[in-house]
Amino acid sequence: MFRRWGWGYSWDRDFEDIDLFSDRYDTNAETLSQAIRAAAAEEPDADGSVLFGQIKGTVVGLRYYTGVVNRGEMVGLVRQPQNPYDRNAVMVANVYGQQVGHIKRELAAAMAQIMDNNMAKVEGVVYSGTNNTFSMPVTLSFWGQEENKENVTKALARRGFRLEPSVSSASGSGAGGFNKSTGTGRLPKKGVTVPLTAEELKNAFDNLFEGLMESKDGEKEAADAVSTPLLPHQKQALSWMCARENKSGLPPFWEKRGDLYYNSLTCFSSKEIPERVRGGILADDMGLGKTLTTIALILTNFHQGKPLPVEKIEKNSPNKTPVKTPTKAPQTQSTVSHTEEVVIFAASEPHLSEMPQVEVICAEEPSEAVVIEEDTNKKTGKGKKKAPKRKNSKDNVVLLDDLDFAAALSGSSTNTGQKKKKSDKNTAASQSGDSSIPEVPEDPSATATLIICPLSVLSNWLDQFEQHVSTNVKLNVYLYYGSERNRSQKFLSSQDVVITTYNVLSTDFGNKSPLHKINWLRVVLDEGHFIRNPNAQMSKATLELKASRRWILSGTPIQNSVKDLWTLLAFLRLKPFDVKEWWNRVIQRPVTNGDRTGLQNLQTLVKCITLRRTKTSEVNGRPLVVLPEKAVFVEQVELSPEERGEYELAKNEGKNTISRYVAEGSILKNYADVLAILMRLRQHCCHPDLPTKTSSDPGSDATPAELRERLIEKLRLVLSSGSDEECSVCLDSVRFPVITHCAHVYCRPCIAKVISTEEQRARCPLCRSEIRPNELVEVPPEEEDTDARTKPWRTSSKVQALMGNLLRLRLKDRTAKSLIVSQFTRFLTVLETPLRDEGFSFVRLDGTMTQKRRAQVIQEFQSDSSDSPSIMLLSLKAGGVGLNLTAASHVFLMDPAWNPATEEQCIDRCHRLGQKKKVVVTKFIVKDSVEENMVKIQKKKQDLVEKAFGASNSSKKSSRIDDIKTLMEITV
DNA sequence: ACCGCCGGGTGCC
DNA sequence: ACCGCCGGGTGCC
Repeated sequence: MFRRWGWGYSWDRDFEDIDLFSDRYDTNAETLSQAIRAAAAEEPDADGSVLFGQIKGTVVGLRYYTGVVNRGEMVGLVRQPQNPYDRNAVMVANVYGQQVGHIKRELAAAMAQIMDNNMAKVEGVVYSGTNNTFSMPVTLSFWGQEENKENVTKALARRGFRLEPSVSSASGSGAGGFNKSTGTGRLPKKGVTVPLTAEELKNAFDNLFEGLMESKDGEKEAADAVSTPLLPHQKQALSWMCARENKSGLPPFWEKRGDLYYNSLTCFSSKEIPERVRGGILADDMGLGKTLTTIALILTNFHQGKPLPVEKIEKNSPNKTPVKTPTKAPQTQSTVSHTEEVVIFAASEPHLSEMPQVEVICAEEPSEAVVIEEDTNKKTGKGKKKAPKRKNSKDNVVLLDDLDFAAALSGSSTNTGQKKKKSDKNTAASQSGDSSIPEVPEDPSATATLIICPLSVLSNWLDQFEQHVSTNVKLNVYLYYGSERNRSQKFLSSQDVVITTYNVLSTDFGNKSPLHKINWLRVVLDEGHFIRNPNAQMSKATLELKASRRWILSGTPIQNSVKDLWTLLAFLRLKPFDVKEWWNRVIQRPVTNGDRTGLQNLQTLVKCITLRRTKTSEVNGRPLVVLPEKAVFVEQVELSPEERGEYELAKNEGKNTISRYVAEGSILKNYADVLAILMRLRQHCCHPDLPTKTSSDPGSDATPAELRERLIEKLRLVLSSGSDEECSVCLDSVRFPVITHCAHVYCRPCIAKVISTEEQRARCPLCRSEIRPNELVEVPPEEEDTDARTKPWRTSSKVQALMGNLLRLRLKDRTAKSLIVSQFTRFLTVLETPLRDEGFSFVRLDGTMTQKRRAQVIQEFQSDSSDSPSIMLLSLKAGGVGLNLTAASHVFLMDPAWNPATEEQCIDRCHRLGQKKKVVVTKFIVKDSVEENMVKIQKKKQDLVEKAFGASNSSKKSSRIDDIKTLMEITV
């Protein structure tokens, strides 16, 4: 052993002798960051893990690394299987990812075994200081699933280490022996605070985004380039956003202490100013004008903190020739067709001239435009030279000898790193006199803003740019969408604004994405909750974008749990929480365990980076926006005797089946069946012809082909039931749905992941029956059956109820427009007949329509011309948030949704900024039916405590079973 | 590291 | 002298 050790030593010396030290360093730095990144990518969710115990260990080799640790600071432990000296090596890094040292090899060997087999997650905290410069004590906590506890304990015992029950509180606050440390000791004292109840937690969490609006910086006028006057609350938002982009300051939980910046949560300190978040979350309610405010931000804080100047218009720039090239990107069609201000042009670069490009509002003035460009270039050039080289981690050496709260420090007088450290100390001395907070400069060459949004609001962005940007302004807006999109990095980075969708972004991602190569001035995520699942490709793609300013726009920042917040903070690069481990340790685990300080910290974090106003918020005692009144009526519908008969027949049949499942405890195994039964009942309530005739149970001797057919049918039923089916893996709406042979529906990527991780015996996450990859069934792309049209049309009680309302409304107010909303597109089809018969002009918007067609329809409906349709048939989930249907003042909700929020969202599409009339909502509910029971569940859902806090999967399951029982009036 | 360990120098008291 | 002891060199993994 010593021999080996000796060999290692001399090898090292040889290496230094031939002066490859720096090379080796860089190589190490590279593998280090890789290792950290790899570890971060695999960071498991903290859910359900318990503390096995703790061990006191030693961090050695401090003098070789630059990372420093304060007393009480958390450290990360990263396996280094590639370490040439010990394949069991465990590296210790501080919160900023700087290496601090290694775990002593004997203990590392034990940890390696545990970590490599995923038996436990090991976390380190340096509670007490050290009295030497070579090693320091560290407290290691082992966390994992209960079932692994014994194995971990044994594995450690085998190598002579004993897991102790928590020792942190004792040694954490009590360790005063270290004479160099005056560290705050502001450690969370476990067991002192009373945990929050689920109820308190939910309330606190609900309020997380509330009450954030008071006194934010006052108002700021938009640049002249913004042609639409801003409302007071929008000016306020603009002021706040500009300040977040321009004003220097420390991020939350950072404070200046002497020459150092200190993070009071992680106890990390650094000589370098922590990079603050330039940006944040604009979480205003929908309809308050987030899009307009963002456009105002782009124009007002254009480059170098200055607005985009308004120029005079002249025709025919010699530089840029307007070319009427029909674009192939469908979304732009409507935009182009109804405004003269949009010029499609070819940019000066010759190779680009064939590419379709859209320039929104680009009336131009040649000479001035050139001047601007030159100016920009000049600045860019200058900035490049001047821009200080970004310091890499090895320059982050901090000599803490003279700082009284250092618990550990790097450097002795005898190694090759000495020179570097000396020079760094000089730098420190020269900066120390500066009391103001310096700023990490932005990359001046980054000038373009990238906007990422869901496809459904793409056209809205284009419209809004067109609408709100002054015609005297030259602003290059490029729509990066469609197969013909221009992927030239040079071209894209020379735009002022590039708009694309999450889908395009994630498609490009990993495929030489030009968007990921560009240094953006600003990246804006619209509908930021699209990235709340950190495992989604889409989310990963956004996290990899390079930008100096980052914004998230969202009307619904969090839906279910703290978890959802992580991706948002990671996108914003809110250090150090962009690394999952620190998020889990400092925020997520404490909060889910009901720790008050954890929740307070989370609240503080969110508060610092978020602006949120609701429609009911007030500015200086005045309501933010004055929306017209909204009245909601529930109209009970009585079924005709004939309908009632058919309904009761179906109900009793279904009730029997489901009762059997309940008795057998196999509801979840037959979930698709259950949903199908419920859906058929709901359809019955709307119209007797809606329920499709289903094939009878094929029995146990069904051929595989029959079984497959039936599965497809079930899948189609489940998906078309509008039941907001969520994938039990990602707990999100199902995307790329597949159905297992046990009839459970998942996203294909989600279930594929389950299968690949469980290797040989993959089991269905819901019912644990075995699943094989080749048995997953997809819905073949096939349009809806045309059954309904072949039968002679007949009416239904609900249809009658609706028509009565519509006719009365027409008599009262011929100009009134209505939305007719159903979850069943086939019901919308049914409704077309009586509407046509009564001479109503209507349009239809549902999920099957192309984006182009949608935009047309919306525009047609919103138009105030005399031949504009008075009715829109709207499928509940079509479009999505952001859809603007303010032309309508009446909403008819034909059938209740599972999720009341979905209904609210739908209503908000017309009850939003721009609505001039009182909004009247009518909900049709069939008396004595599954619909009434659904309303009961809606009410229950609204105050369901656990729902808000990411209840465990099992309790979600049981509440689902309860829901079904309620729906079917089964009492067991 | 005010340690442990290595290996060379050395060797009664 | 195939030991003990001394003191210098040295030090993560």
